[in-house]
Amino acid sequence: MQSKLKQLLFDALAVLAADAKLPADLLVSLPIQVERTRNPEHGDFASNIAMLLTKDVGMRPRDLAALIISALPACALIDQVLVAGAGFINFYLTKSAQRKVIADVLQLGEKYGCCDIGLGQSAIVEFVSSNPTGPLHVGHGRGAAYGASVADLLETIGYKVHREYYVNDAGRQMHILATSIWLRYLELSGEDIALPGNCYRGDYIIEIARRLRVEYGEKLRRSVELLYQDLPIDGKDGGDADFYIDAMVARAKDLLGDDYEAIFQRGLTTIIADIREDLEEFGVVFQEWFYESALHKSGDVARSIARLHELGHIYEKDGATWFRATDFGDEKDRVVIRENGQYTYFAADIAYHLNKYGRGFDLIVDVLGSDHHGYAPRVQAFLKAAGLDVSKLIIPLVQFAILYRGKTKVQMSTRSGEFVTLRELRKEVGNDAARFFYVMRKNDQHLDFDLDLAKSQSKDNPVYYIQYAHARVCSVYRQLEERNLDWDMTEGLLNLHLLAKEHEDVLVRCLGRYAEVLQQAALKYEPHLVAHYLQELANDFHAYYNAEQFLVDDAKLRYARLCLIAATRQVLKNGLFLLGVSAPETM
RNA sequence: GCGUCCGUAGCUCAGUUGGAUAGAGUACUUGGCUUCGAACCAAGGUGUCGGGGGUUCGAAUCCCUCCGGGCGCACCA
Repeated sequence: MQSKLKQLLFDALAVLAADAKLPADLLVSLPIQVERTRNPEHGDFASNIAMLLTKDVGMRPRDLAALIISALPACALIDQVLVAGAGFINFYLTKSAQRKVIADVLQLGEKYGCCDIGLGQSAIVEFVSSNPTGPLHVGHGRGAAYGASVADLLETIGYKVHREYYVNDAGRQMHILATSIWLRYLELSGEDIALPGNCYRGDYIIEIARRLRVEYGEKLRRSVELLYQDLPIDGKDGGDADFYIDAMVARAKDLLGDDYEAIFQRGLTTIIADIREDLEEFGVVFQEWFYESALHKSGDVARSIARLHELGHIYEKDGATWFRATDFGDEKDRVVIRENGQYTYFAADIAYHLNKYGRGFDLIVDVLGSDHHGYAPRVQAFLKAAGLDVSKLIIPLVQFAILYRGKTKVQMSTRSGEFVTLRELRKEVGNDAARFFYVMRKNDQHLDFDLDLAKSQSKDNPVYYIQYAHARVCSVYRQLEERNLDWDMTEGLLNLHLLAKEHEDVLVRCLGRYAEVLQQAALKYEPHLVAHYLQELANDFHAYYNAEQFLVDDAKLRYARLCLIAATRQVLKNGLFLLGVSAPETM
């Protein structure tokens, strides 16, 4: 509708230019804006074009607006066009044009709201990508919910979407994990073990160790004396904790030989399986789990650095290998190969992004935690260095969620292993409330997640408010059958002009905004717009429900009203689906 | 210190590429079920949009500055 109105305005200006009433060069780079009005008194759409042109033309805005209106081609969908305010051109659609949305929704069903502005291009959305060193916690949950909705939104506007989880299985942390598991294994074997300050704790480590015990028996056992022989001093005893744990890892590799790899792999696969199951239960499914280690094994990391080297963006300093990121807008140069010869995480990430570009995606979305916001310039720097199109890469940031129980903050501590896991959260508040609450706020805003509110089955809870609207519509159709009344949809669509009540106008108007909201949400990577829209739609429906009867004796009116609420139900369902929330028929 | 995001009603937050009288929810008060689910609706008021300056027909929105917060500033990932 907006594009149609823009075209009408363009045509009007062209006519005026042809008649020499306006300068012809206006049309060249003219950004015609048409936006939906906030206030129904101002019609359905408005354009500020007259105010923008007032200077170039040398006319007063209201006079120019009137002139443009006089040149507008006729359009059957438009009831009237008026000048208002400082020079706005307000478009009032005919009622039948507004009500057409009802037929559109009913005809298209689940597809309603989709469009093809993505042109079938391919997009990759990488999200969650939490280190496989433990279960997902509530912070990861927001990235999961957000990324999943962004991916779904991109699909609705016509992208082919590939959802990917990047598994960081190549770093130091993974070795600390493997070592932590082994120490627990030794402990379960009856050894007296002092856990290093920097190792992973948490029951899941013990559980993995227990299974190793069952499977391998004593095979992984080694001498504890050799283990502790000549180790440096741990952090808690006044030494360097990092130095200590690294020495411990090295010792574990020494003593275990080939068995070390078995423990490492067991830790990795167990935790990834857990994360995967957790996410699937949460309604978040990936097309691909991409392993960082694969980039190392294939030689992609080495080749990527070599490529930058050939381009002259690599240099040696202090025994390390650096990428000259400052040449491309980053604030400092970055190490890619450490003094000890190992690649940094960033080096692997360069290879990973080259890989993504190499796969030919038209749009690349990296969802990151906001604590990584300093990382973006680094990635963009090497993309520039490699001569790649930086604009293809979008990096939305997700702020942390802070849990509350009523007014009191829930303390989270990863160190003690007593953090609140996503699984615990889902169990407590349910998947629907969790998914909705996570995306209810703008992604780059802090989220106060009130557990009590999310659990409450009351009007305070926006999830139930929306779901209740859906269930209520469903209930009406159950009543329809019980009362032996009928609903003829085709007949209803022919009688939409009977929907003349104010609540019906409001509801129709709201339905008409859905497609725009989806596009906006998708293009801006902001699913919270959908969440807010659904609350408005539910509100308009509830108000209508309380004001009017649907199951009236007048058959034509009944048909028409049932069409309207059926369309409402469909849009509620489509919107909730995008957010990963169920649309129950009863509650 | 530098970078970055943010500061909107008592609280939690929206506010579309700069638009018309800045909006929801919540809290508080009151009213509404013999008729489709009261997990609902209706009515009631609240703002120096953190302060100041600038850009213009027009600023919560863009620029500068100050105040106050979050996050980042590794040869960690």
